[in-house]
Amino acid sequence: MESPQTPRTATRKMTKVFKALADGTRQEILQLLEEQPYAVGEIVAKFDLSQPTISRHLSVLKEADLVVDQRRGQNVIYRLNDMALAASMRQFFGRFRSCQEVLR
Amino acid sequence: MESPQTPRTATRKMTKVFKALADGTRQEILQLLEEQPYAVGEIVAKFDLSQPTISRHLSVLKEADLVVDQRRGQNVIYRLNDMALAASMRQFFGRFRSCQEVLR
DNA sequence: GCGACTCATAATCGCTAGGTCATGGGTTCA
DNA sequence: TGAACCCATGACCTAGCGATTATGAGTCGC
Repeated sequence: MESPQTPRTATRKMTKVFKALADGTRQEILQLLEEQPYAVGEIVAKFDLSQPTISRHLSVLKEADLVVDQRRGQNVIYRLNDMALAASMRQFFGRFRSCQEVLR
Repeated sequence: MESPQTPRTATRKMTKVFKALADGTRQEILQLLEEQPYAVGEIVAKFDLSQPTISRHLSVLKEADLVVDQRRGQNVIYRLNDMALAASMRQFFGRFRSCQEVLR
């Protein structure tokens, strides 16, 4: 069940989502996960950044509910949270008349 | 005519847009401008922030191409740049399969 | 031109964000 | 149990952000 959202908490949540999206590396991670789920180590291998840094970025994305993690043996698999991404998108842009025509 | 965009410049632009959106005050300003255009002074009157602060926020939104300004006598009128907002939205979320069904 | 009004910009300050290295906790396997 | 592997977290540094006050640059009316 969805708990009711006040406009305030909705705004805070959107801010968290936008902050998560407001970084080039995190955008690239999301696009990577759009292909398929990946383990942290695999993601690290695709960037020129340290493992802790990537782990931090993943944490931010998770906090924003844009990805979901799942332990699989020694590995932790991250996958895109499609539904949450689409939902955030609807929620924010739905407030703008001019964007209504782009949403269905 | 649209100038061609490399993926890199597209990502940079999206980052600028998301950074602009990643602030509660700026989100509120956008929603305010969604009603109708407003002069800077009018916007300042609706927030509990100083005039320079609001001016800064407007500058950020303008840099992200989310608003447009126009001098009108002593005043400067800001209006929402609907088309650019919708375009950014399409451009980013269009990359995600799961969002395709939300875009038309 | 002068004063009043409106807004943008400069200088500054405290806090957050993104990066690093070092370390700790969970899991597997012998 | 202990060693090896994978990942998260802590401590730290630098850069950027959001806020302020003070000031400068356009514009209007006299």
